[in-house]
Amino acid sequence: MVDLSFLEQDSPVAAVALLGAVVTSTVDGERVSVLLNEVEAYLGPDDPASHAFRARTARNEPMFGLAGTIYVYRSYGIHWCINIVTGLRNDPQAVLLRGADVIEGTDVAIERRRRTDHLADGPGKLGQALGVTGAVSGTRLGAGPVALVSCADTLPPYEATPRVGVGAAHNRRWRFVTKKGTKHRAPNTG
DNA sequence: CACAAGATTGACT
DNA sequence: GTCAATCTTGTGT
Repeated sequence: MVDLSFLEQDSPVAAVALLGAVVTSTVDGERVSVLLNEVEAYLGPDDPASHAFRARTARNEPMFGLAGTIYVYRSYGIHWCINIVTGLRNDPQAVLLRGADVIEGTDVAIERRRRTDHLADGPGKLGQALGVTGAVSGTRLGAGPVALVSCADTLPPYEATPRVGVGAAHNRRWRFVTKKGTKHRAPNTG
């Protein structure tokens, strides 16, 4: 477990700091660790794409909590996507964990994913590989099944793609990808 | 209560 | 490239 105080910064800043960090989940006694290489920052009222854009509801309540709180939501009724809450209390911000490399418990991840590749190369895949469900939402890093084990000593070279698709549904979005063999496809416009 | 939309993925053509 | 799967949330009546 590392000092979580850096998460009290605004989400775009915290998001960058999370690149290269290691997240571990312990579910059903099985431990899986991943190294983050793709994250995305969301704000509150300023960010139309954010779940906290309109109202404070039961679902987005964790986003209003302390930095280091975990916010999990159901995507398309199928996937569980993991966020790490940043910023101060009552200032809804979060960093969506979009992609990672499995570095521990690969066999477990393969079993959960039922695939031998693309284990955590996307938000839904990441959640599935870690065995995270909605039950984890609202818990804090280190207090529940999910912990932040380490951060990168030195920030890896990364690429920032602000405001992808301005005018579309995703107005302001900060997406940060570690530069290591860019194998990621753009969501929409390629 | 009814209904539309969604921070996605995987399979098929 | 196109499209279905699947269900929760949010909003309107």
